[in-house]
Amino acid sequence: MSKKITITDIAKKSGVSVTTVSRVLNNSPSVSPAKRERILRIIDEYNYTPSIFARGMINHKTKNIGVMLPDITNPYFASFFLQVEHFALSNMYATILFNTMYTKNHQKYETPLSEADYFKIILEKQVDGVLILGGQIDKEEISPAFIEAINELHRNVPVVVVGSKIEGCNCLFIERNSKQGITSLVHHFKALGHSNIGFIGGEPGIRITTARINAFRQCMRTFGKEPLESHIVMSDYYAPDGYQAMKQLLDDNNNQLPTAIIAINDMVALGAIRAMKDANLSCPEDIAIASCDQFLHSDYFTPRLTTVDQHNEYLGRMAVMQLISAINGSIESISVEHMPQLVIRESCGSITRS
Amino acid sequence: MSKKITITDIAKKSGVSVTTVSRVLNNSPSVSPAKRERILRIIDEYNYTPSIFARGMINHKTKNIGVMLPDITNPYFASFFLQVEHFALSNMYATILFNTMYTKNHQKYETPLSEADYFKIILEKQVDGVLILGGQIDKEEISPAFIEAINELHRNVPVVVVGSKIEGCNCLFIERNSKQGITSLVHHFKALGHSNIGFIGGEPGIRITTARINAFRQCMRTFGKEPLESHIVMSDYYAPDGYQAMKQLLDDNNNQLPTAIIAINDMVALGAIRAMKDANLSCPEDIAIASCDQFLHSDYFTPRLTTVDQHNEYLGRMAVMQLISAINGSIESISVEHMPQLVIRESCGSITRS
DNA sequence: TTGTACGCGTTATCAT
DNA sequence: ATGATAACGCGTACAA
Repeated sequence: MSKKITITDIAKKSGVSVTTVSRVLNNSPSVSPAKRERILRIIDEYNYTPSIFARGMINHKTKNIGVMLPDITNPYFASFFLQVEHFALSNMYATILFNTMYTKNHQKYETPLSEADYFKIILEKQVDGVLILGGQIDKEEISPAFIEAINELHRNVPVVVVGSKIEGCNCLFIERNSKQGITSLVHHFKALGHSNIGFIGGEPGIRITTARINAFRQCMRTFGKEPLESHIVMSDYYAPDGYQAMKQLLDDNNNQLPTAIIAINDMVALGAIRAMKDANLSCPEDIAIASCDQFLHSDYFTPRLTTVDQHNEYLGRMAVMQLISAINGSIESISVEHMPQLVIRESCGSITRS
Repeated sequence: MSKKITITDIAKKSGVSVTTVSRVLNNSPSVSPAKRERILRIIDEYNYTPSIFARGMINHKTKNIGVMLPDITNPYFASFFLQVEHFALSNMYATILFNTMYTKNHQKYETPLSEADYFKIILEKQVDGVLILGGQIDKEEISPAFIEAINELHRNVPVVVVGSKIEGCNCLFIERNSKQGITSLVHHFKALGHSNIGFIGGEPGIRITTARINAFRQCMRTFGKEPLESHIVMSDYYAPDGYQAMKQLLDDNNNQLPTAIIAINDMVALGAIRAMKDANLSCPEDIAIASCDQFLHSDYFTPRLTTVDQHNEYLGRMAVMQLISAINGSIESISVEHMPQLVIRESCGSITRS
């Protein structure tokens, strides 16, 4: 709107060359304190900010990063993103967010774009790096075309993927600990005397779902117990999915219900508890429930939810850190050590309700 | 990483001038079909995309917009943002998100930056327009310095604020209908026989809170009923706030509790219901509750929540539309007509639970 | 229809 | 410590 003021203007007003102004802009030491002082004053006075365009022509950097995730409406992604944005900004990077809405939750507005299309758009935005969480990359069967597309992206700009390493994909990966949370939940239930434990939620064919269910099975075996197949019901990650999964579990197991159930996240647990109530079952008396991924205000549910805090925010910071160091040319990969934390409340039955 | 290919390269490979390539890039009609065809092929073959930097030097556009809101973790903002991002992208604009975290919810990571600081950062990012939702701008008492800061921003780039017009602020405003939802809720409660209605949640000193409470009072008067002051408890917008507000309301009104309560949003309602249960009161039998802003999976609460869908997503689209037309030089302001929709479920008591 | 040449605002190189 | 100037990749006025 108002005519842009340029470095040349500042140089003129300060009675120095553009080079000198550029030097103070970039904190070069070789400027006399007096001049620097004066120039800074003028810069401030005229409210001058350098053009990112002209800068970009030289160094090819936007100081923007791109974040690609399915749906910011999902609290899991939101808490992750919040930290990403914040930490990135404290490193002078702004964050462009792309919701690929890979999930079917918001069909109304589902994007006609494939994730590979997004890669192209992101590339055109000339971001300095890309962070990917969820979506296609989380599938067990990934098309070679997709791998190629993401590799192509990575050829142009550093790409960090949150999830476990994929064969043939050259990006950087931030590993999530998918077993720990499950394990502590199983142990907790065992300690409470449960041996008949089920698992609900999570989309089939998604790596993190499979990883968790495998962890669940494996941990159960540790106790010499093989979980019943009908006590494991996958569906998806939202409340309606939890409801439906629980309903199915109830329907399919008339005479051998589990006494405790692990839900893949808080929303699924919410739906599951609702399904129990609709079936005139009460939680935790009839079936205890615990969730292995905290978000939402599950402390205010009825019953209050026992859950595991996986510290997703922390993950976000690590991912950005990894990305920024990649942008700066470092290739050493950061490993994320986070210890999921059990949050014991009512739904597991270990605290008696008043 | 890989050496960037430029328009000059494309021109050489196609055996034409850069001008001609530029013409096909910008869909200029004056290029012979044959040449255009050939050039396009080469562009595609080499996977060429024009440099936004060089382009920006000419037209001063990034095709990025900035969105500033307190906290994307809040479902109210998330659903709004989702639509913004999506609609913006379908108009070729990418969205940079800034969480100013004005609320105290995430103290752990609270930003040391003021919103005015953010204005500066946003400006440096050279976005084509800015969307502001929540934060300082929603306060009743806004410091002149803040108004000046936002005006200064608007002097440089179009700024659209979601909220009602502020004296002295030159930005564009998208008005929210704050009465409609409340009104239909009061009417609904009246129809169910309630005359003793309370209101909880919302931060004092925030315009939307005041607007809603005023609407509440006014509507009650329509029925010849002045609500008790002790039946109106403000706090904030999250579940813990609903809990605390309800607790206070219960404590302060030992012998004259309301029979129905309107919560400012679903999270507050969740907290409130929890507080009732902790006080051995049941909802809706003892006190009916309804929320005037739907989000979350309130359909899965116990009891299922009666609420109002304010169509926030729609608001997001309108805001972007307004912003884009402002970017394109139009000044006519778009008015948003949206009819909040009552979603009747269990917590209001009009549906008997099984 | 096509091409030449300049300018956009900044940083880097090389002088001084 | 400071300054002159080339270069970055693109759009566009102007010329042909």
